[in-house]
Amino acid sequence: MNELPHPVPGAPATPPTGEAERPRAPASLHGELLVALRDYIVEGNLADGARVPERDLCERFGVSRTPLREALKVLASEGLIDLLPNRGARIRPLRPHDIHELFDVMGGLEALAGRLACEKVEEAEIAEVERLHYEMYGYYLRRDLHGYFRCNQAIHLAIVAAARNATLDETYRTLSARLRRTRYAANLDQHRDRWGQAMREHEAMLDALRRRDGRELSDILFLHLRNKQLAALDVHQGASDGAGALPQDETSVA
Amino acid sequence: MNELPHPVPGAPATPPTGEAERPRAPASLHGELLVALRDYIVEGNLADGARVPERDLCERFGVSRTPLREALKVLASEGLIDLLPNRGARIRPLRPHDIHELFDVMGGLEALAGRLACEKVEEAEIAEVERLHYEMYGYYLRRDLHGYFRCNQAIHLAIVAAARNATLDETYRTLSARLRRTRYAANLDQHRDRWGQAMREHEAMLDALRRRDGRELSDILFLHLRNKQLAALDVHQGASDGAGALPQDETSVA
DNA sequence: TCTCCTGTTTTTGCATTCATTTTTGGAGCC
DNA sequence: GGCTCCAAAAATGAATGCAAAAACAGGAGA
Repeated sequence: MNELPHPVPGAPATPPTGEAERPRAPASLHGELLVALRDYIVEGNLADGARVPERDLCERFGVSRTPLREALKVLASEGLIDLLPNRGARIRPLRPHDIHELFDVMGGLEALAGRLACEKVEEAEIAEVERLHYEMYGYYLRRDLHGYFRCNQAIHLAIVAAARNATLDETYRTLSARLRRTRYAANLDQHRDRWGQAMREHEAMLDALRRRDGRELSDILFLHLRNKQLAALDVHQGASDGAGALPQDETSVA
Repeated sequence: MNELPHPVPGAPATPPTGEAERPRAPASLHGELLVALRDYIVEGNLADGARVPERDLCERFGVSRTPLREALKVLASEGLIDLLPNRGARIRPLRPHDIHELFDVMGGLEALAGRLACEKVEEAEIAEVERLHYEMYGYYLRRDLHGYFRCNQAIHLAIVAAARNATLDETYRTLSARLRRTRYAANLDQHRDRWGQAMREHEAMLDALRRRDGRELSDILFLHLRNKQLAALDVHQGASDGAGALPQDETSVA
């Protein structure tokens, strides 16, 4: 395959990129292809509703149609593309309504994660969230969106991880992928009030987590996601440029 | 294909079975096969950890390996089977721990559904839930497990439907399918206290829904699922026979 | 100029084929 | 009797081939 992170024969199987990859079987061609295609789509290389032509992708990734079609079926079941009978695959359009739905469900899942995390979280995990929180606060003070987004995403993933529920984790990540396709390169400076509110909500989260108050953390997370949603939709509907200053893998929202 | 509800050429595309089917594309061979295979597995025709031999299934369903393998990839992404590289597919074992995780996530999703439903539910939907509730109460009084389970499942699906969130609905159904593979033919008479408690929880649900108290309905649903879980695990661990009196599509729990 | 029809090209869906890997069966040996 | 090793058989992973459906292009007719 051409554009895939081809494992060099002598190199270690897991490249030291430090990125926590999906535990999916990476040993088969269709498995690697699935990951590559998902990234390709999630990173926004194909526009809403665009055709996903098999032939082109086969050439691009240097594989035959069989494994590619298998990967497409899986991506369809993950909700990233639509398969039209006899008419090929299309990038599933993300209308504001779809984004709204996704944020609600992810809010529900994060709320659950918060509740479970409070039951099971260990001191070390709380410490890690605290560390990330204060690091994020630093970025907030410096108006560093790049760092802020990265920490923000890490915090939310840490809370989901602390719930110690693999099913939850996988469901959450699958839905995240759908959402990550949009380019919310939100200039939060233009939403400074929202940014400050998000920081305060994160303060409250950390406090609830420290006290292991599951119900409160659950509520905060759900409402936090709802507020996120408003900001995101605002940006999404308003701008298609988004001042594209952020690298693609950091297109989270506040 | 042999065992599939073969669409006769002259017949309408959607058979009037009255059953609300998934909105997935049913027009292609792999699409029908996916539904058929999913049902076949969900209905418990294959044991935990059993091999899923391609060749046998090809003969059983009368298709070649290509569409079958496509369907298997999708079922793996849905969590029903595991795909071992070069070693074929296995029915994903449902250990008590997995069941525990699934119940927690479904509890979170139902809690979300309750919250959203209270924001959007219409009078007619409440009336329908009420009708189902009292019908279920009748079955409870008559100790009719069959009817009770059916109504119970209908109520929970109605609440999820009332949330009017297609993403939530699909996620919920996918996880439900994983769980439905277990045969909880629980004889709730042996858990009469649990059965009564479940009825009371349903009373509280209906009350919260009537008052459109999202937070309370959310809490009740989450805890209701937790309690269900205990009963289910109790049954699951204790008996592998399950007195198999119930038809397979009614293996819900109280 | 627009619409409709038709023949061609492209694309999709599925079956078949080929290369590898795994599994199986048994002979030989301890 | 049990274990190891090796070869045959079977199963899997991927590529190719073929029929059918859809998209496209061009021209006739209004």
